[in-house]
Amino acid sequence: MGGSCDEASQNRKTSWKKNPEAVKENILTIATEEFAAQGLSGANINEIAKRTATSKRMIYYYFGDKEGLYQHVLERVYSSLRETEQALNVSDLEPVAALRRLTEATFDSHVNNPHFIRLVMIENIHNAEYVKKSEIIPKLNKAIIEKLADVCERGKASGVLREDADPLELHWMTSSASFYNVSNMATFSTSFGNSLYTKEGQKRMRQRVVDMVLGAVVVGYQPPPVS
Amino acid sequence: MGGSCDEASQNRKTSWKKNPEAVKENILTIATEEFAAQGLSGANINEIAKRTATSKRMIYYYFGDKEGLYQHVLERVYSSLRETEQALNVSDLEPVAALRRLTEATFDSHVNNPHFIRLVMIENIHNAEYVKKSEIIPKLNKAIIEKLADVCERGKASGVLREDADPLELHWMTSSASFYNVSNMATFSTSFGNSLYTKEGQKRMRQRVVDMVLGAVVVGYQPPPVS
DNA sequence: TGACAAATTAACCACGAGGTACATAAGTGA
DNA sequence: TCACTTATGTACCTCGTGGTTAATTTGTCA
Repeated sequence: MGGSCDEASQNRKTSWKKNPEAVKENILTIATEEFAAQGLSGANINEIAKRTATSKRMIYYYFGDKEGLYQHVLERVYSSLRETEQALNVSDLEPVAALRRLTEATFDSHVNNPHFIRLVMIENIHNAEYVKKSEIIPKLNKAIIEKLADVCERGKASGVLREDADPLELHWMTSSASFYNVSNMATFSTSFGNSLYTKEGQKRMRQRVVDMVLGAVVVGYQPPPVS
Repeated sequence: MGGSCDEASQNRKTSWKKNPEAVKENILTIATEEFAAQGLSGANINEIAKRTATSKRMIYYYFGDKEGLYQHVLERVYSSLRETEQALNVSDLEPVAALRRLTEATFDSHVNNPHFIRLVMIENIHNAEYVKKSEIIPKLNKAIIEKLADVCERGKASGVLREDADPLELHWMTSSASFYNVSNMATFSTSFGNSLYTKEGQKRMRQRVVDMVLGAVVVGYQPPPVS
């Protein structure tokens, strides 16, 4: 089946199966695109099947039903983004630099993961029903908060951060701007033109977001002039 | 029919009255709820019809098809929110107070219009296809930018606002926080607990948003300590 | 090898949901 | 009152879509 690289063939021991992993991956990849593009009810299983290298039957074989497929897609995309975030290490940066770095990284990771954004939008339309069902998603979110908590602690200790700085609020502020930047691009640029969505516009907004976040928690922060 | 408070509503089967406007309003009200809750493909015309005081036939009679109904719903909810925003007059406030007021009003109007939020989310899933088709929506968005432009101009003239303050960027910053606050409540509180979504949490976040916005454009702004 | 299970295919099905045909009651004006 | 338009209800149709049945191939290991 349309495997990318068949490491499964040279695989050792209990690998007597044909190529289940590649098939599952293939299905999830296509399904991610379709669900992100069309939503849960909007996506079409026949269409997904047609685009995969396998058949509709296999979707049901591995994922049970449409909702099961969606659930897997959601967990997979969450995991992927959080892994990226987790790879970033800021513990050796001084607090303000660390915060700047985390904010920039969040902004960038949102820009680079439109599928994640769209699936989270869709989840919110569904009142987070499938996120709630998930066993793994809640665990993924701890890391980012812990990182921010560490920065806050160090920042308060050295006096560069305000005493009321709060990791959860910081995450909310960073996320809100970063998320909206991608999620509402379509309506925003339709309504107000795309000047904030050019390459230069995005660079400026990224800087603005950093300034907003730092301005909220850094003692006496003065944002540099933006071009 | 009898959308609001008609007394003869149980006898409509045998002797109904003509009431096109009320019927249309009734359909739009129900359809707004359904589309906001389920999305375009998720909403069910039969279900909408069942919930109205009229029949499915009338939906097609007045709105053509499902997409036509959705388009009307979208325009109606946009108009409603923008009218509310337009009612706010800040031209007699000094620039910083005006900006604070506008930010608070945006935050509040988003909280108070969850249907609008959800429909805009849905629109973004559809790449703003129906907003683009609309004749009226683009016109509605001018007002808010003009208000912010006026504040910026006055603020720069008196020296309280930074020279790089920009009305469009200000609107983006205010909207992003206000929108995300509502749009992502479900996933955020599922992942991180609902401490920011209690009555006190929301009051605090509202203040944070104001501080972020003011901090970005007010010369030497020092946010007050947040409890 | 042959039994047995896992993986996979192709044809098929039920039904829900979008949309329509048609009849008819409610108003309007002469 | 009667013709005519607008508004409304009932019953109906069609087809797309989620999901399944049953048979077939592929691979493991005794």
